[in-house]
Amino acid sequence: MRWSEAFIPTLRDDPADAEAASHRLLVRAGFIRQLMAGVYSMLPLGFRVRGKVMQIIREEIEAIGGQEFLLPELHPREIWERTGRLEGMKDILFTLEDSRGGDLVLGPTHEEIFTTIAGELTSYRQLPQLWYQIQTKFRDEPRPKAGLLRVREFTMKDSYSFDIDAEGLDRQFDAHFDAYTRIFRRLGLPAIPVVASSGAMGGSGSVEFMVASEAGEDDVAHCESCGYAANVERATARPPAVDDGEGAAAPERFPTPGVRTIADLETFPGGAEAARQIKTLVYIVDGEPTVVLLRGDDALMEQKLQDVTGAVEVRPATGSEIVELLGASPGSLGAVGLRDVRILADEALRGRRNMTTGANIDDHHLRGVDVERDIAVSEWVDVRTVRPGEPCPSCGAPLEVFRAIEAGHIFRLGTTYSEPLGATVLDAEGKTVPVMMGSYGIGVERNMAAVVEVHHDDRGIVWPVSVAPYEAVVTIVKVSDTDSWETGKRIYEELLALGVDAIVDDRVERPGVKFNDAELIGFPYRITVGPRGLADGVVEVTERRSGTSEEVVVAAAAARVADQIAAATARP
RNA sequence: CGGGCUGUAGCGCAGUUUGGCAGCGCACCUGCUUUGGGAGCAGGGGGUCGCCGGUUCGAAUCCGGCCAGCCCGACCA
Repeated sequence: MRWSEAFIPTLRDDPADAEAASHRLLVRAGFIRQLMAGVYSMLPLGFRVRGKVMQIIREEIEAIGGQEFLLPELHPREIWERTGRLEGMKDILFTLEDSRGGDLVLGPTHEEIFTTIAGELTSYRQLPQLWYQIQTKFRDEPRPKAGLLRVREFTMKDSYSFDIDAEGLDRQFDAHFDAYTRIFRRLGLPAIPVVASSGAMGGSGSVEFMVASEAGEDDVAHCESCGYAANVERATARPPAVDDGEGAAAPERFPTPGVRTIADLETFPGGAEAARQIKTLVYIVDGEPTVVLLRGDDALMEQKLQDVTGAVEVRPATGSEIVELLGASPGSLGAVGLRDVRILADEALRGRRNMTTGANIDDHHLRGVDVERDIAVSEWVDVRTVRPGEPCPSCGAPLEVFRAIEAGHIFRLGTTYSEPLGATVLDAEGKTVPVMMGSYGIGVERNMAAVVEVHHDDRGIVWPVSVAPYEAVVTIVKVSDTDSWETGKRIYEELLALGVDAIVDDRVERPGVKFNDAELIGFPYRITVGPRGLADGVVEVTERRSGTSEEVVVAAAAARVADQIAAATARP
């Protein structure tokens, strides 16, 4: 490509509304432009990177036996009703009506459609199957953010496996785990696999691939000592044992006028430190009022609550719902003596005595509460949010918690979709059984952005060779110098002949502009051709990552860069 | 959905307090000079001041409503 003929609109100033590095740099370097909240146009440079990311993903999924499909983005609403996800995903579904009044949705994911096709599978002899596509998804995210990191229209590689039994599913799951590991390595992303919540996808176990970054939206609890890693939506910790002493013979009520919060009660005379209080929350779990008890200094993880209850919808109860259920207002709530209501207590409260909690009478609390003796706990659950420094559940070393980007997510679905949609086969005994499914997703543009988050410096993007929009740029410092012009064009042609994806900067611009643009965009290699070097028969080869340059004789320059690129993209 | 902030040229911004010719820098066009790290001089083009309504002789500026975007939270494969 000749730069002088290309549309590469770099900006001299940072865009004002871009906070995340990837957002700022991808806009400024001319890769993307925003159309509206969470919707971006790919400009030519962005399109090239996206294509390379997709190609890497495609190669690795083909390598584990994937067959490529392309499914529609318009879906009949009815199929979403059948799996219950019209309700379960209603907040992010784009819905529309066709001219005949038919109800449609824009596909946010494709379990329903792939499973419908899988209905044509009739025999276990046809299994396993591994199907995938790379295609647009639409999700009406309530808050798109950070450029390409969270958008409403994006490209996803989604694959779906179909097996006769759990062992087959495990094999496909493991194959994807390995393929994803290779994909992220080739993208230059240090992704770590973590235990995750399956959320609205359903199924029995899922793994997210996380890239540590402040621009991310998830928190990961990680143990350096044993390698335990889990999304905080799932992470657990081994809380240290607490000695509560003898314990009172019975709870004692005392007046606490004006006390509304855990913190209030900590400082109230005769109160208690947060770790010796019971926090009483009221949630509506699929319509059923549920009391949730936590230690006073713990925070509820709503996703855990949703997971342990298997609920579709979990929300905090409103003030009036609470008063109707418990007869007291938030600030004085407690579960002592409560009956006929589901009470979930966090494991951190098990065996605790001498605790303080609301008396369920406004402006009164109880002290001397023995949780197991005084409260009719329906279920003991783990719903607390893990905090940094708490002991790792498997080895006891302190956990670290860091922010991360979810780069990929793989799910063991089981029969969550095959049963309601009737994707069954006959097994070896001639019995009709639903197929065992897995689904596996990678967001293409999000991974582009993650690469930029990880690979940039104060001058701009530093693309790994594998996904760079062009692998090398030939910068002709002075286009009016005939020798520079012809040498530069010749080296460019030589690069193309050697299979290097190259662009030649033949613009009538000053050298500083060209150097700055090349570094902002982040081409891995630059060959600088100018009168100064040509006087000695050399050009300069500069590596973007290290910033180091070497002088190379003109005739050897293209081969030199081609060799370095080959070395950088070599795969074990 | 709640809170905060912002909408003025392609990008970055001033002007709004106190109503009175719509400005600055970069980018862009023409010419000359310049050419190894975002050049200089001269000339020039580009605007529904987010939208609608109101007040006023007169509105980017004041008032009302709406829309959009960003950040935090809620929510979210």
